[in-house]
Amino acid sequence: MSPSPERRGELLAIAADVFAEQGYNATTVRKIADAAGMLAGSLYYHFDSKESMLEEILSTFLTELWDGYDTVLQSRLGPRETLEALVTESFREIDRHRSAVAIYQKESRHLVAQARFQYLTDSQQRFEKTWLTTLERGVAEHVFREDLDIRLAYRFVRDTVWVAASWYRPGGGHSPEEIARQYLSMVLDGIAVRTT
Amino acid sequence: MSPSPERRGELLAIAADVFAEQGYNATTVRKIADAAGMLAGSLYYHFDSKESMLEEILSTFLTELWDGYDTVLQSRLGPRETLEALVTESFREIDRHRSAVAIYQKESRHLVAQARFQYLTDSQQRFEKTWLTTLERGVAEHVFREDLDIRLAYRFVRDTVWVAASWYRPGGGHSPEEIARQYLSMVLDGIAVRTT
Amino acid sequence: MSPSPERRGELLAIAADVFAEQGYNATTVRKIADAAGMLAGSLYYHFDSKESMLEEILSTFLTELWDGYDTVLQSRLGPRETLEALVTESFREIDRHRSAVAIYQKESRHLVAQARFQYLTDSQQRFEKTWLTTLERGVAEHVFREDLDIRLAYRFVRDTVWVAASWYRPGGGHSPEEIARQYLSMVLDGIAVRTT
Amino acid sequence: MSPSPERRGELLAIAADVFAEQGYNATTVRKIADAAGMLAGSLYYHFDSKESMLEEILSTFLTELWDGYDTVLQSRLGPRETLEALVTESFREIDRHRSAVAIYQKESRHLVAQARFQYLTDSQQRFEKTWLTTLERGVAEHVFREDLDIRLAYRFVRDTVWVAASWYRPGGGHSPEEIARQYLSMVLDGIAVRTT
DNA sequence: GATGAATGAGGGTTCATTCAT
DNA sequence: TATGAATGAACCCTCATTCAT
Repeated sequence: MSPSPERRGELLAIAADVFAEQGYNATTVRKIADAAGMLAGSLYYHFDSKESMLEEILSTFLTELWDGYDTVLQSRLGPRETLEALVTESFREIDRHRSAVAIYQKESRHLVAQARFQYLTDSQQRFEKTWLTTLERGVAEHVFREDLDIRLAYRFVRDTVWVAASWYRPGGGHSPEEIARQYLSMVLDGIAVRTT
Repeated sequence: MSPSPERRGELLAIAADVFAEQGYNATTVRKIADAAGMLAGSLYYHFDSKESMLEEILSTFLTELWDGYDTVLQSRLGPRETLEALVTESFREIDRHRSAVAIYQKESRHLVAQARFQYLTDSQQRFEKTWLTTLERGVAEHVFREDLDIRLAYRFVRDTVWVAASWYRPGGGHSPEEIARQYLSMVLDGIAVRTT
Repeated sequence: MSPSPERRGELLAIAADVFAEQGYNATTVRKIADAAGMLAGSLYYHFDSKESMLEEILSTFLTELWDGYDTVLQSRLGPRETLEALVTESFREIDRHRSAVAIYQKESRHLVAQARFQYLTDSQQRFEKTWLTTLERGVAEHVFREDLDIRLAYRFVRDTVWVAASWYRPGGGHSPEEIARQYLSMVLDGIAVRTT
Repeated sequence: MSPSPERRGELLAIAADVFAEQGYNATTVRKIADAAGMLAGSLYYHFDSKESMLEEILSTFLTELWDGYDTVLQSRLGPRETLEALVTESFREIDRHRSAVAIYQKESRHLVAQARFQYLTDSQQRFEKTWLTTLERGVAEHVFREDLDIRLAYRFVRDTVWVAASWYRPGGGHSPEEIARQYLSMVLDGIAVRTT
């Protein structure tokens, strides 16, 4: 369609920031166009619709996320190391796609009802299976506590990581790896002092 | 104003559910009215505006939340017991005001810009101070690890608890106290097996 | 219908004041009810509709106006004295029915299109004929200048008098008769000093 | 803002006619759009709101009115000639801005309460001062009768002139100058035959 | 590639009116 | 007589989208 993929990319980055800042519904096409220095109608030369912008933002993010995850998973690490690597990779993705992550957090629940966002459900299911498997392996191999409710632990780790997108600001003192290390320390060993 | 607070309460509960389910912006007044079995215009007999419904939902929730928190804080427990009590109280509030909590999570960021939602900022600041103080006391009294970034730990605990509102369903197997116990176990002692 | 004509009268006086103050369209039934110390719906015990209040206000005023005019006309005065008496009577009506006059001025143009306000057209035509006749008699009898455009003079006198309702306040220093005298002096003899 | 002032002007002229014909409150945006051959929403490409249309209509009119008045006042004529020139200029404005004048007459009283229409009050005060000064000068210079109530005379002249907008139709036999001459004749010398 | 102008569906809100109590 | 609650039509306005230029 559009002969300039670079321009698309620029415009999508702008749109993602506005979506993340104001919410998808509250974002008007005009606001995106303003931020891009053009008129609302002009965006339709590049994109079919507002929704297709959202779609492209999320699918691009998820593709890259899974690239990173797959690299980790193919390394066939032990469960604890896998968990550490996945969390670290997640914070790197938050660093690179902060707006997309924030949008995903806020909007995905509403979007899964629509057929064109089927891939969100797919991704989410694969995500859940990946984490549950890792946790179960960890329990089986006696590196994670066996008295935990696995599903609760899954949600605990998942939410803990991704909600960070709502306050994380790139270039704000902490590198993604630094934050990952701190989070892992809390998730793995807790915040209480060992009493033994 | 309106001399029937019960009807207001009913309608607000309905509105809160729809807001939580679909998002504030995506919720039309007609949808609320449909859910209440009346016409859109009829809502305006009870409320000034869609926004004032939102406001009443959130302020009612925050009032009750702080009632609970204040009871805890006035007990002058040690830092670890305070943290346990606050987390448990939080899950109880999620149980009681699930929709309001979900709305708060999703919308508060956008709302604080408006003067009428100033109290959200006030509450959030008091909330932050309460938690930071508790964590700092814990570190000073050697019940919490002293190698932690306190602000990160604060966000960790905060998010960990409140995001639960996005998946928690009342009457779904786990009581609030049960969930609190599991969460506290993970937050305080981690998910890893003790290696000593 | 309503068993208490006095209450009707009170309510109509209140309604007339609000109509005059804010304009008929801008006046909500609720504003009238507020001013009367009751709820909007309660007015419908006394009146069929908002429009019927308007109708009763205007028809009551016109009835009294024509009572006054007819008394003057039946006296069979000379044209100048007739004009003086009609103008004086008009200012008395403004004094007594200020709100009704103000409403009439502002709304009658829109209302004449409706069948139920046919009597406004009738009254207006009779009004015009009365004044034109008086002016023509005056010209014929050489008490009014014969170089005037009679229709322009009619509008001149008519507007001059009735617009006063927009600023006249009863009990404000000038009695109706006093104002009438001043106006008549200007209308009859002009504001310029006689140069002869 | 909008780069096509001509289209704005056309639309404002249409809106002014509908406002004048039906009253501001009774005029729906849809009626204006119908008269302009477009849909209601399309008007908002050109204007912020219905009220901003009204504002632009009135401010444009008042600007032109004061241009004309200032030209007269800068000529430093005698009081009688000033009055004649102001009245003549007024009828010319009625001829050019009939709808705006009619709107002004009907709506200005309600509008002055709003901050954005502050300039109406300003204009009205300057208007009053201009006329009062002219009348006072005339009395001082013995060209206007000294037994008149100046404020009454002011209202008399003011209303007499401007109410003409409610019946004046451009191209209807009388030119503005012709009407001005007749009105001035009546205002200055009265309608009665000189008895001396 | 972008603009200017318009569309049309729908959203929040108002308000005259009704009616059981 | 009046209230409380609701109706339903209409209103102002927003916004994603289209399209000729």
